[in-house]
This record gives sequence, structure tokens and C-alpha cells, in this order.
Amino acid sequence: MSSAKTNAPSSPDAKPCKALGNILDRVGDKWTVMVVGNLSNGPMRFNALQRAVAGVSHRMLTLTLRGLERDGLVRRTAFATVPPRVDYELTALGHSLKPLLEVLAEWAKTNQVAIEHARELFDQ
Amino acid sequence: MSSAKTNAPSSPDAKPCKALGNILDRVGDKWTVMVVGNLSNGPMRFNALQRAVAGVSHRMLTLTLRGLERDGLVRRTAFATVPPRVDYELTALGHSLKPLLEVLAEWAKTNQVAIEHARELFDQ
DNA sequence: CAGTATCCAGTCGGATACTG
DNA sequence: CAGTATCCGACTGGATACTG
Repeated sequence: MSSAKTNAPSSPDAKPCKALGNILDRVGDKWTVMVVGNLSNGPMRFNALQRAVAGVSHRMLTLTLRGLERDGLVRRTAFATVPPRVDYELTALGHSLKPLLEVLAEWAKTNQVAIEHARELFDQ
Repeated sequence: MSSAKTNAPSSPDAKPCKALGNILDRVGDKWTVMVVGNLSNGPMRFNALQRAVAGVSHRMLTLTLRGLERDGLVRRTAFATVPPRVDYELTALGHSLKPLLEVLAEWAKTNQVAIEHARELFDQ
């Protein structure tokens, strides 16, 4: 997912923006949020996660989990059993993200009606 | 605040996820964040905005502003002068987004070193 | 069950050119 | 100055098939 796009590599005083941009590349995507949200209740296996996150494809779930694991937000634990079993759980860093998502969710819940109304006005 | 689960009959946190998804589709994009960040200091004209938001193309700035206007986060004011002048400014709804971005930015600043470190570990 | 590889259609976004 | 339209390459992500 997060890829190096063809954009200006450096901008003079974009210090909070740059950090924020990095975070949003990680967190600002649909599947990431849903995965973290589900994992915040405890560890889950791959297929359980796929069932929980409605609409995610096998491929995207894999990629999302890889990304989160790479960034140290999720820990992957594989059991050498047959059939194989792999648990995913949030790390401390991953858990620290939870309150942020709650704040976002709260804002979303509070304002989504206003936004939908604004859209209707604009679209007509 | 997000008491959640008090009235969740079947799926624990499926509902906030949907609302959150909507919001992230709007806010979780690079240009949107940068535009809102810049406008939070006061109204700006189109070209000023383009200069401020490093790397944004003319086209994407237009599209971003349209989207924000549509959602009622930004107000567009055109002056019938020659040459034309158009001011963009945050609405109250747009301003309410600012603290959220600050929280995100703070988390980003706090944890980006940890994330970068995790990436190095993972990539080697 | 978990994960990888390949294919390919749809979308995104930059560059460019043109209008009022 | 502000905005729109078009072209087109790059990237995304779903579907599918295969491995351990």
C-alpha cells in the first residue's frame, strides 16, 4: 500500500504536515481502520478477521496486515500446527491508536448528518 | 462521548466503523488535510493555497476544494472583479475538524520514530 | 487455514491547453 | 486569476489459482 509517489520530496516548513501525511498514509485507509478496530477487542485469526471486516478481499487483508505489522502496530503469531493458525493482535503502539480512532468516530457520528445535508444542498 | 456498545444489538462496533469510513474517505487524504490545515489560519485565495500546499496540482486543488465545499467544510466566495478573486475559508464544521487534526498530528509526531524503527527492523 | 502470485479493469492524478 | 476539459500513464485492488 503506502508507496512512494511522484511528489515533491521536500517542502521547507512542512513539519507537522509531513508527519501527519505519513500517519494518514498508514491509518487513513478503510481496511486499516477496520482491522485495528476489530483487533482492539483482542487477538483474532486471519479468517475471523476477514469475516469481521465486511467486504475485504483476501489479498487486501493480507496486505493491510503486512503493513500494520511492518509499522509495529500489529503482532503476528504463527502456530506450527496443521492446519496452520495465525493470530494477529495489536501491539502497545497499535493500542495507542485506539483513542484516536474513537475521537474520529465520535466526530464522524456527530457530524455525518450535517455533512450529508450539505451534500444534498450542493448536489441539487 | 463514545459510550458505544450501550445499544449495539448484533455487531459490536460495526456502526462507528461505517461512519468512520465515510469520514476517512473525506479527511484521510493528503490534500484535504493540508488544505484544511492551511485554511485554519484564515481565508485564502486559490493561488495562495496552491503555493502553500506544496506539490498540489491545479487540478487536484480544485477537486479537493470542491469536495470540501460539497461537504460543507469550506465556504467559497467569488468576487466579480477583474481579474476574478475567490476566497476559501473554513466553515464552523471545517473548524471543528482542526482539533482532530492536531490530535492526529501529535500522535504522528510522538510515534513516527517508533514506526520508522519498526519498519527498519521489518525490512532488513 | 494462511499466504503468495498473476492478471487485468477501474480509478487516480499530473500535464497540458483552453475559457471567462 | 480561477476554473474546466482532455489525455494518458501509474497505481489500486478484486478475482482467481496455486502452495505449504
